Order: sequence, then C-alpha cells, then structure tokens
Amino acid sequence: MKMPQDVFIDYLADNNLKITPQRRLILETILNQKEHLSSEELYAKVKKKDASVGQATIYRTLKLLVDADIVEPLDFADGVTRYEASYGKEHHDHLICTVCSKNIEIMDPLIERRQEEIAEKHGFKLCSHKMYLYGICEECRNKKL
Amino acid sequence: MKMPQDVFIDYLADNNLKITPQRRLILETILNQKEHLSSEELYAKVKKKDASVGQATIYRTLKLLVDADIVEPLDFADGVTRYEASYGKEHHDHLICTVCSKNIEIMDPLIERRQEEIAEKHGFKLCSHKMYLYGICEECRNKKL
DNA sequence: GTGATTGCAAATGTTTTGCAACACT
DNA sequence: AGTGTTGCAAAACATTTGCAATCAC
Repeated sequence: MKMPQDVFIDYLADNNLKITPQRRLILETILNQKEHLSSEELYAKVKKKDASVGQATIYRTLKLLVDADIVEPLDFADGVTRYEASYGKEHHDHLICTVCSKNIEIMDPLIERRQEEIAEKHGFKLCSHKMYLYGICEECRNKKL
Repeated sequence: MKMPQDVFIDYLADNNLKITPQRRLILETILNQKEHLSSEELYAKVKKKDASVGQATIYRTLKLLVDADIVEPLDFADGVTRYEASYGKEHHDHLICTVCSKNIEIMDPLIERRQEEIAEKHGFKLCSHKMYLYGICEECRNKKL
C-alpha cells in the first residue's frame, strides 16, 4: 500500500502541480492528527510549525487533498467543515453528540449493504454516501438531570 | 390530523409569539412547494406575493418553523441549507444523482431501526440523522455510453 | 399600550479569489 | 525561464443581529 504522501505526490505530478513545503506540511499535519480538524484548527496547527503559511493556502491545499482522495470532508452540522485523513482507512460513519460534540466512528455492514440495495432498486450506481447520526451521549444526558 | 397551519398557530401562541401576515405567507409558500427550497429561493417566491418582505424575516420564520417541527432543514453539502415541509410526512432520506442532481426520496425501516440500535449501543439518545446516498442514475449512465 | 415583529443595513463567520511577489521543476 | 504557488487583503457567500418604526393582541 502506497503512503498517503506518495499518493499526493503522484496526484500533483499527474495534474502538473508542484510539490511545495506548504503542501507537505499541511498533509503531514493532517496525518498526525487523530481528531477531525476544521480548516481554522488546521491553520492554527500549521502556523505553529511555519507561521508564514496563509489561510488561503490551507483551503486550497485541502481542496487538492480531497480531490486526490486522501482526505475526506465531514459535515457535523455546526457550520464548519471538518476534515479527516481517509486514504487507506476503512469507510466509517459518525455518531455525534450534539451537546459535547463527542464523536464516535461507526461501521455497520448491514446498513452499508442495504444502501447498495436501495440504490440498485432505483437504478443508481452508488458512488458514495454520508451518514451522520446526531444524538445526546450518556454523559450529557446525565449532566442535565 | 391537524393542519400545519394550525400547528404553527398553536406553536406561536404557546410561545407568546404573534401571527403575522409574513409568517402566514412564508408557511403557505413552503407548503405549496414540492421541491426543497433554499432560503434564497423561498425569498424569491415570497417576494412575488409580497415584495415588501425582507430576507431576515425569511430566516427568522424558517427558524420558528423548524423549531415547531413543521419544516426540516436539509443539507445537501452544497453550501446552502434547503428546507422541506415535514409535518405529517414520514421521515425519509435522499438518493442523489451526482450527474443530473435527480433526487429520490427513500425510506427504509430496516436502516432506521439499525440506526437506533447503533446509537443505543453507544449510550446515545438519537435525535436526528442525515443520510445521503450519492450515485449515478440509470439515465445518466446510459448517456455516457 | 405593550411587547413582539418587521425591514433595513451592518455585522458575522466561513470560504474564495485577484494580484503582485515568489518558488518549484 | 516559465508556469504554478504563495500570502495578503479584499470579496463573496449564507446567515445573523441591532435598531427604530410598526403591528398584533
């Protein structure tokens, strides 16, 4: 299995784009991160390593990484797009606490299979899907009492 | 089954809010609409009936309608929130053609139940969920050949 | 009459874009 | 050298908010 870095390099080469220190740094920063970072949060982390990097470069590089299928945009319905390194990882969905933003990764073959069936039934060839479950976690429910 | 209009009136009364021509008009406009309107599109439709209504009133009223469980916000991940009248209608998800944007409403009790189970397993009380299936419809696949 | 509501314009917050300077190949 | 890239600031975009005038009850 290729490293994400190499996938990126290949993607850039294939599209006549250039490998730059900023692009390397931004990808490294995402890869070293367990959590789902917003562009703003990523910007802060990148700045710690190189204060000269601009916001715009973050956005532009994220777009490339998404396009290269290395990173996936997530929508937790709080107004910001978050990103996670997805290359080489198994697909999963998210269960999100709407109070504390706790985020659990879920994987359910039964649902995955059913989604395929539904798409097929309607004559669709499924490309991708997004599923977000929003709820309140046990901790937060107990806090309220 | 109560009419959505009456649900709204009750909701307003319960919260010491007032019934205004603008609020009536906005609800009517959404109810008369089959498609999923963005705030912008709704604004345009409302203006045709009463040009004096402001954007802000659209947003404020949409918030009320969502809160009253009459209308549901949809997120098709294209930067705009869309809305659909949901009161009295069964919950459904969306199957979207990424080529022609065709949009099919789907309903699958099996998936719904499974979602509940997954949430419960993790100690969550499920509030809502979003599921979007993205694929290419038969028509668009045939066009390509 | 009183408090909620409105339209407007200004503010907000995220993401995008134009541009001149600069860097990768 | 030449095209792609960068940082900056300004722009764009959807949405929210402050406020004085107005309206519903």
